[in-house]
Amino acid sequence: MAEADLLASRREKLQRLRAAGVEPYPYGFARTHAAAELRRSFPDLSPHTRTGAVVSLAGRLTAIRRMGKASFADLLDQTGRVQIFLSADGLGAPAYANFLENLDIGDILGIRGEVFTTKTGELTVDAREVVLLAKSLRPLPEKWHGLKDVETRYRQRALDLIANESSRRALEKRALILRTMRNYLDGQGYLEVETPILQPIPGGATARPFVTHHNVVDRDLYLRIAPELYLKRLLVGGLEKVYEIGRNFRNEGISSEHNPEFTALEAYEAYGDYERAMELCEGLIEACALAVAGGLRLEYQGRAVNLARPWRRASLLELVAEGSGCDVEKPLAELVRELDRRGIPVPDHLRQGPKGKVIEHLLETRVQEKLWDPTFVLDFPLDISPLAKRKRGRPDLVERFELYITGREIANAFSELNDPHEQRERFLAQEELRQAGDEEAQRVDEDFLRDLELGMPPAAGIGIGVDRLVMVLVDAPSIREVLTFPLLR
RNA sequence: GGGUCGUUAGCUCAGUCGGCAGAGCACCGGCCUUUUAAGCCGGGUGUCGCAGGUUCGAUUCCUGCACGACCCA
Repeated sequence: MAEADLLASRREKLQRLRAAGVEPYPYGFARTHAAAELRRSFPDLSPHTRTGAVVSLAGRLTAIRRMGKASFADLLDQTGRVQIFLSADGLGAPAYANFLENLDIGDILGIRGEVFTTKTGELTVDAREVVLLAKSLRPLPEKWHGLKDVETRYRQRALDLIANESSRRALEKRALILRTMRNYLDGQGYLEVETPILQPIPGGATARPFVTHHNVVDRDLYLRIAPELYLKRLLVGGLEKVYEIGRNFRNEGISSEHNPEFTALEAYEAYGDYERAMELCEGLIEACALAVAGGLRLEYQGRAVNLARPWRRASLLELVAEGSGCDVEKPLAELVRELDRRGIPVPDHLRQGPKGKVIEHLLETRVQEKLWDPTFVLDFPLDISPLAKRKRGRPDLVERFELYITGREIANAFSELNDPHEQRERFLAQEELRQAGDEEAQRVDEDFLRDLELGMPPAAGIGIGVDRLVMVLVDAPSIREVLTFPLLR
């Protein structure tokens, strides 16, 4: 039947129900059990057991198996599926006829009836009453293969969630991971805070922002690319352990690992350095893995991942030297010549430096994909790290790490720069890059500098890409699987 | 930005070396009180992604475009 006829058929049933005095969209339904609760309440019954217990359930009708004067049906709620038995005997002939004639797969129903088990031992509710709670006017995807088309799945997320249990489970696991993060940090004495999403100067990361406009004050504002600078100002204010879990916005491409709005955890701890950030990172991710996967040996897309500590620590420069076969300590011009000689492509916009961008490019193209088990990549070039403190004994580097798992960047952290004079110099160096055409370069933020001048304690700071971490922990191939409503063009 | 593959019924997918468009599920009608991808009988519901081109004839071949997946930059 064509789609228009399928819709028309359901609308006709709706009309018939209304004509018979049935309200197809009532206000509520008192249920005694969710599906999972029912299973817990009636464990281990033998086949052919009549319990005499009357329960009420509500959910979506997902299957009907008709056998004349009786039918079995499946009712799905958030916790699972329960089989329902409907018969002329149990409901009365008119109510049973109404069920067959006017209700459809997809309708949301309330059921009251007796708990029993069938001859195969399946827990089932023998319906004495069926209440329509919401008529469904659209056909559902196929019961066996479900909804597979990824575009439809992402564009019609509600339909996907009805049809695919794995989609529901992914969101539940995501919630568990977020809850575990909060519990872990709260347990360590961190204070959860919320900082501005609308910012006059987008700071704290190297990225292009979304711009918006405040009409009353007639001024452009930016959706934050990171909460970092505000969180550090709270450190200045005397909050010693703070974190924020929230949405960041970057005006960049969409891919299996990038969504323009994404969820980040940022945490700052006074009196720590990046060694402390590594400990925190290990402990936090370990707790999440244990909560959601029950262990530290996972599988990601068919390949084993071992999250057992201690995690590998490797110098960025050594990794890049190994990955490129080049001496990356030599000056930019010589390094570029050597890369050319070896046939390693260097994008034109990076050839004039800063050198750190070339190193970063080599990390992304020649090293990153090999970092499968958790690896802390240590000590980044200063010229691409304007908010991090210099490395002790290596003034051209900073105390910064990125954490890689399954070949993707999961976290970024540093010993936070708290010298206001040096911070201003770093901002000015970024400003020069901006003048030279680098739209991602960071901007001078005078409000932040003023607060730094009040004195910020030395601190460890870390940012974790929550969506990507969830991908790894729930074995999702695309960031879209772990977002409720991924952006599609 | 480039490459490869894909887009056919509500869903999952076949198929046409260019000649009336197919299946299963869903749906509609009938039978059926222990089914669970229930079963049995009957019914095919379509702008073959969009726009051009070639051709007597295009869903099929060609070109462009849109959208998607994967890979590369």
